Amino acid sequence: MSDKITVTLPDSSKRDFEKGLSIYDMTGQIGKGLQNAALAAEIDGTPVDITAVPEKDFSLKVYTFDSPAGKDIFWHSASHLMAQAIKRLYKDAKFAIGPSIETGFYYDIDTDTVFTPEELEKIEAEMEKIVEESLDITREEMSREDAIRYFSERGEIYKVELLQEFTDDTVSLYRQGDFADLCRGPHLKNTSLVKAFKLLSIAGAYWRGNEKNKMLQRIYGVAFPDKKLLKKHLDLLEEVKKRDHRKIGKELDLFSTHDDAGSGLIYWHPKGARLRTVLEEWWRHEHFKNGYELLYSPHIGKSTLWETSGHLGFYSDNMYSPMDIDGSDYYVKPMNCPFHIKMYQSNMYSYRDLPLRWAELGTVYRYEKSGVLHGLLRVRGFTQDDAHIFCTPEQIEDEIVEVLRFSLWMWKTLGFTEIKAYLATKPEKSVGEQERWDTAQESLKRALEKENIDLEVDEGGGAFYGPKIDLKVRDAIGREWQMSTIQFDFNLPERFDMFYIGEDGQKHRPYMVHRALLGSIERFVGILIEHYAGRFPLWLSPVQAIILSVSEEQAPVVREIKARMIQMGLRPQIDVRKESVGYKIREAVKQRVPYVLVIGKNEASDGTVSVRKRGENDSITMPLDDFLAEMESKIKTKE
RNA sequence: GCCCACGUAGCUCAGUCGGUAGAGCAUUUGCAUGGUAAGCAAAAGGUCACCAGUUCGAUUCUGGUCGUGGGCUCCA
Repeated sequence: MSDKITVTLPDSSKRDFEKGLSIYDMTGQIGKGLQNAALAAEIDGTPVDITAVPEKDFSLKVYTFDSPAGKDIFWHSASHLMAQAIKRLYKDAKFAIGPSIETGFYYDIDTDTVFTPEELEKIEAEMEKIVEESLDITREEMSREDAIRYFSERGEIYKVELLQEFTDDTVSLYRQGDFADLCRGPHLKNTSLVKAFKLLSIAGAYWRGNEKNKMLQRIYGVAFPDKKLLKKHLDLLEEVKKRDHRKIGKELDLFSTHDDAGSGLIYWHPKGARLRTVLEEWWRHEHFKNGYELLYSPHIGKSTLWETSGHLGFYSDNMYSPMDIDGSDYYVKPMNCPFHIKMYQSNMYSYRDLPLRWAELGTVYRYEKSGVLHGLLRVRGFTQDDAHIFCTPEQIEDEIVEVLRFSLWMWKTLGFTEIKAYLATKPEKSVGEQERWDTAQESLKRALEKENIDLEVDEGGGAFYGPKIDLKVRDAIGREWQMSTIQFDFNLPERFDMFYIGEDGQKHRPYMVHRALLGSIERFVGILIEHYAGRFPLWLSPVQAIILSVSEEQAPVVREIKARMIQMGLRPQIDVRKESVGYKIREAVKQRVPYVLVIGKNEASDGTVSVRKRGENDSITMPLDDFLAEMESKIKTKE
């Protein structure tokens, strides 16, 4: 037997090490920098602790904080660190689950102590101590029965419940000083590595996410290997707060909500309505250009319609109670599709007429639990930029490609460039023939390939009535939002017995695709506000320029310029109040308008304007005509 | 719906260990005619979310209701 171990590194190079060394030791021989950054590792594809001692040749991958896997391990260890601190402070605390999440970690805890922000500070202080104690984190394996006994003795009922459902005979525990937790691992090697952390919020969470179970207290936190990274993260959270669309919406007077008149319902003020109008006009225009027709459908429909569509069966939880009209139940629409199908059925369509691309900015109402309502992002009444495509099997792939292309182009124009696609395929319970699912899924996949979009597949994650593609876009500060959705529907064409006449003179079932690009106008505007932090590009800005006078003498000239701009289709606003220029500038700048124009004695007499661009602190004077021409051209190119 | 926090002037917030309230900004008025991020002054503005209870007395304490925020489940 050799006393060497051969390790294959990610770049396929090989390296020999003495037997009996831990991976941590090995990384030290590869490079000090790597050793310092190494959090855990992967041996032949299996994640292990950095302290693991391999027995035989293997291929190695080292996890550092830069990788998602490294972050995951780091945050998971941080959650153990927090749990240990909590156990020290609150003896009755029982622990449920404490995983890492996209950014940070949480732990669900059952205790009589009500966690308050002050308690969080105490917990943080205790965590600080544990970090200073520099405790080794060690892995321990035991049989499932022993583990159940171990946690039963300690009153950890949640851990016991978890263990009872495990099927493995052996489970692992991680121990650090006086604390041990059930955990698959891997973990950091020592508590001292958690150099910077912050507990962020407290929330209620049901045991196993089920509202029938006990509500536990969840503490969220983040942690980083150095203080600078924590600072950066906290700054980002600050930035998120600053961009909050509810705050900016108020500051720019875009919209409001009125709890006394019903929550989850949006009131669009003139400026918000203007923004929305610009957006919708553009949307309509582009839809016509892309071969769509626009529809308008009613807001309510008889129960028979919703029975046929099946909504009263599978969607009734989200629908409002019916109203009685002449003895029949009418429901406010939660979706537009049944209406579009009725319109389809009022004509006899043949394969020659297809595809039909029918779009509507359709306002729908859905019941949402009060706790989930959130500004413009989560509401009870919203306008979908909905469309339904009815086509033949032969046309389906091209149609999907077209929709994708259209969608991507729209996102680009709106200033979002990073896009990812998520394909959800057939779930266990579903309607429609296997063959249709296969064709549909294949065309979705091929369409994505043609457009070269990053794809993640969620096997079995589709709705029961058909597969779908969701597009997620990344905003200016890196957050991902689900926006567009392209969804096949094998259910409604059946239920409504839709057909078209084929070349063979026979009836055939059309393919039906639902698609929303922006999703909902309300939600989209909310995201747009946060993406641009209220500094909308010129073509979208509800107010494109504020014109202000130096003294009252220039008021007539200012009004003239305003009138001229309005005639040109521009959106100016004026300020001729008897206030100081400084004051008026300040207010205008706070409105985040693209241009602030100042008209004083000089400008008024020689037909010029003093232009102050958004984001700049000085102004330039130029002929009014030149400025207006520049504005027009920028709007045209949507710069 | 559930857990926690919160609800005071149009906005942002202070305050009252129980004796019905205050600041800044905004508004109105007066003075200042001002050149690129706040000129000066005065006035006006509140059923302290709503409904009960305890109390001589509740904006403050207790309970409930409604709403908001952070989460849990689902989703656009």
